[in-house]
Amino acid sequence: MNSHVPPARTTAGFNLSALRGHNAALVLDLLRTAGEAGISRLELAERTGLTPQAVSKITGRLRGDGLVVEAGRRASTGGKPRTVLRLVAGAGHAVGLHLDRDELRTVLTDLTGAVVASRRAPLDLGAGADTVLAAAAREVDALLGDGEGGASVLGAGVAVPGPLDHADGVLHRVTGFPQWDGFPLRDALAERLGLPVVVDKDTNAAALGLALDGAAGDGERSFAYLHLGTGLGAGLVLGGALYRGARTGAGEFGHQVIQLDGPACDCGNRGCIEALCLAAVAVGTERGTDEAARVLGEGAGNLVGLLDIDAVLLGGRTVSAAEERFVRGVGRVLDARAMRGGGGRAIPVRAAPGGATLVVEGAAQLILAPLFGRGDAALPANRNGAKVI
Amino acid sequence: MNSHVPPARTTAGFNLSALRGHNAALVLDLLRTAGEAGISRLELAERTGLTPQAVSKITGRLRGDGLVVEAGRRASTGGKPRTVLRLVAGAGHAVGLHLDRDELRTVLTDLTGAVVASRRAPLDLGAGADTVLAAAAREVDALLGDGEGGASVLGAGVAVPGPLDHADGVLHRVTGFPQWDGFPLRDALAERLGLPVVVDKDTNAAALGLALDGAAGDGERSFAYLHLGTGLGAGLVLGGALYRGARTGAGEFGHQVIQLDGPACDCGNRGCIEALCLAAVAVGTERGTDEAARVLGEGAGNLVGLLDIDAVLLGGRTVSAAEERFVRGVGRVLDARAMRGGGGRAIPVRAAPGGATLVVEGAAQLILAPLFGRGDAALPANRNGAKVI
DNA sequence: CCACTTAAGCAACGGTGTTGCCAAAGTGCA
DNA sequence: TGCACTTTGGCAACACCGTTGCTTAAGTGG
Repeated sequence: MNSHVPPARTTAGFNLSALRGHNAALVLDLLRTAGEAGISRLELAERTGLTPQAVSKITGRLRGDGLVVEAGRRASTGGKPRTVLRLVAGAGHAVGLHLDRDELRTVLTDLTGAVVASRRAPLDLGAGADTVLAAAAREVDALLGDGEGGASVLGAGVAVPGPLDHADGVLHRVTGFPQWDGFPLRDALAERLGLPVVVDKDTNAAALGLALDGAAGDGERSFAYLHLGTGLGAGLVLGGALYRGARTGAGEFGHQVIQLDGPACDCGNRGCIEALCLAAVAVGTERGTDEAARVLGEGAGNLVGLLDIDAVLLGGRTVSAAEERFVRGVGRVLDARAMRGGGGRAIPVRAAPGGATLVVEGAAQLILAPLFGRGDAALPANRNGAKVI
Repeated sequence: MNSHVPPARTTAGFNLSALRGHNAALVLDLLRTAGEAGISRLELAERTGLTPQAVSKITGRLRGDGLVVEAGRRASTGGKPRTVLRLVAGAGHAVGLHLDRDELRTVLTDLTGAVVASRRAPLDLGAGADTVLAAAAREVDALLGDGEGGASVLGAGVAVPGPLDHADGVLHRVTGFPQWDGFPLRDALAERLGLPVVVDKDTNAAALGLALDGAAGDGERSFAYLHLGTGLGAGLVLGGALYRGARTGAGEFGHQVIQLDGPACDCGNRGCIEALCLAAVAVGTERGTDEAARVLGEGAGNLVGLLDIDAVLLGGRTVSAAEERFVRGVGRVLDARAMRGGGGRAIPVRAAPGGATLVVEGAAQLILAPLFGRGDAALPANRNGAKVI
């Protein structure tokens, strides 16, 4: 009967070119992770499950493209020593922008995500689209002007507070700035900058940055980044890639109800974690901070139980102001729950490194991550505007 | 320094055989979804993104294996009419077992998941491993005895209440039955039955069944199944595949804290959704049920916001007893939150179909799902014991 | 009856990872 | 110093994937 169903692609078929891209991304990701130390062909073969010969061919192509170079050799173990391969950091660059309420940060990073240049300027996010876009364009121009990058810039990743649609790059309702509702930020900025643009929530950018810079430990491929600043939000990384959900709205954490019929929150709910946390912080005492950490911990515990993740990372201005206290307070709740759960090891809780630049640097990773196969978790299609090298 | 790192496989490399398997699974999944109506080669090509010729080759191989047959043709649209292809349901079978506290259900299903034969017997889950395993073996023998399946049984999927490790098939602590703690159910049962065995939590089995039998709507590739019976649990389906988390422990929903410092729960926490829900149900009045639904709804709302899923399905004995009331009550909370969130459409809430057989049938899908590429969401490796046809 | 349209297979092809083999480049013992 | 051994990594041939170009099959419509 329904012969006119839309061509809803279930999952993408894989052809040879997709195959090559997948394996190349995998190899690049291992090279990226290895960093300065590099990694040998045979190790790449072990880690990917591909044959050494296949790895030789893949790395050969990557060397031909200038993305990889040979860099010394390991000590021999009784035979020919392994040749070490290293990612050429300068083979590509990415721009990261963080449009915050009162500030605009921009960075230029190389392929490894290392910052090559950075700028910082005051911003009034409420000043209207034209003003903000002009400021963004000015900052990016200045950034590329002194940097060497220029030609090899792959695109610009933009982090914005509040909900938006990552897939089409349209803002929903930046908290406190209703004038942005429905604004097609991605396309507008792409035209202005002449670069492919990817936009995402600030918490997602931060989480992606943490996922890629090794802040999450070695085996920790799934974690949550909880950001407590002027608001409370989360970014989820599942299986090494950012999880954005069906409509790219995942990570709503601050307005989880954790106190039925509790105090009213601005969002209209009662007993939201955000409201409770911020109220406790507002008390200003150490006991207030401890209470905030406890509330945050209970929320984190809920999340850990639901998703079975490997770690919890805390960040944001409010956390930074009392880092140890928050880490300890949240950890205490998780430990207690793990203990009662019986035997299960507690999930590690840590402060996210990076501080105020965490989000901008993560924004640049919005462009880089797809190159390394870290584009998206559990999503059918995976298209964004980034150029393919 | 750390040259002795374990061969921790990041993500699997793809070779040609994996490529073929992936595309074949994709095609099989579309054929399965199409059901009796079948699907044409060209439609398969559109949906997968593969070329028509590639689909012809793939379906040719599948026809050679006896998994697919031509079954009539569509009406012409001005040219040669499309040939309809259909999955051969009887080309393979799977056994499903549901080890419940007081009952053992078993089913034999065909490739489409349709039940071919089923049995039901009383069981005392506390009677010890030998007794339970013997009962399981007896029931499976009887099931295969009268059914035609026999030779083409691909494996047995087993659903068990309470936490376990899906990866190695070891039970953790079935609530109320400490004697099972640490029991290697998968291996023990595999030896006894002479079949590959996969074990999982009952809620996961149910969610998987719902994911595959089309109970979740057409575009609904991500949803949560909330089961309210003697306890409260959840099964998560993200992107069409079951999400099990890093240590396959995901879906802990009943012991999410939703009332800080609320009434004590058996688990040791305070204010767990499960405790609040069951207490409200225990009141026995309609207002009690409404309150339980409201609490469940707040929990569901938290989950929907965090994961941005497409739907919420409710099941379990307690829900069945007042289905409409629960659906309405949960829906009301989600609607209210979506309304306040501003514009976002509310997520549909429905009662899960299937009733008491939902879990057994889902257990069989533990064997079938990997054949259709629905094995696991966001997980590095994806090995289980199922034979490859 | 014939022109046209649409579906599906055949044959050749480009390109993937794999296999078998060999050269390169070390170690270690006589 | 020389030689056997180990280990790495490339070369060549290969099997097999999906793709492309073309042909054949099987309908509709004037």
